Amino acid sequence: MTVITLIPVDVASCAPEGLAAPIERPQAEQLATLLKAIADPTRLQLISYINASNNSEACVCNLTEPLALTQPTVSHHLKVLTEAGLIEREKRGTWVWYKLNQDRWQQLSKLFEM
Amino acid sequence: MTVITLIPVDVASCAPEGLAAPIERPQAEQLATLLKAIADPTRLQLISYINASNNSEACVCNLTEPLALTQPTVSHHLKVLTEAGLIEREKRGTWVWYKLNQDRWQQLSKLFEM
DNA sequence: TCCTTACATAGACATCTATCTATGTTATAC
DNA sequence: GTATAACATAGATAGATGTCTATGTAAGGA
Repeated sequence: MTVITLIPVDVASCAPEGLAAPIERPQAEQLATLLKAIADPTRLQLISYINASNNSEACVCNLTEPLALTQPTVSHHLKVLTEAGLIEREKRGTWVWYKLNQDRWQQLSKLFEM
Repeated sequence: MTVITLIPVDVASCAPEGLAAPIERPQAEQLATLLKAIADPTRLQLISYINASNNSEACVCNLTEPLALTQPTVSHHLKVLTEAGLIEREKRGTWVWYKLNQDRWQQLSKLFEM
């Protein structure tokens, strides 16, 4: 069964000093949850397709065809990314639009500066 | 069974323009393999402990105790990180020393600048 | 109200993965 | 050569994960 962590992850508190100093298990687990969200080929493609879309946003129906996946599968991946705070969800009528959370990504990039 | 990818992953060729433009499946899979290597709490802790060690390098025997893991488990994780090119291995006598691959991490950080 | 469209959720299943114990390999010391 | 210490590899197992089908929900149109 697919289990999804519902606890929001705060990038800054995950590893405030990056990985330069020893991090404890709870911190490491929070950070791993965040990184696991992007450590999947399908989700990386989803992110790239969202970025390449008009206005840098896309709805589910625009993402199923290019990835050759079913709608529930795409919804699942978008949920994982949303719960990690990496993308944002906005409902407009029957459509749901997803776009990148720029701040979040910038925080992430800082983690790798060592 | 644990299967480990032996094909070295080239960060630059994974997503030369980051995730701004659509990436194809093979590229996404290579990049995911690399990210999966760091998307694990134990490996994040290992990296932080290596960084915090004298001369920013550590041998296996120095890492098992603080993480409360067996030696084979630590060896396994270090192998995953080594094959991803994120850490480097150097044998000196009976000891094996591991240290960060700085260039690799810098390349990684660029991937998240969008 | 009823139908359709867009999306989410639930549950099943095959595959992957993190850990362990047991064993192999290599280098040093006696 | 033998013993010991450090590390790697092999195989097993429990738990996590990606995908699917089936179904639920919510919004808009006739």
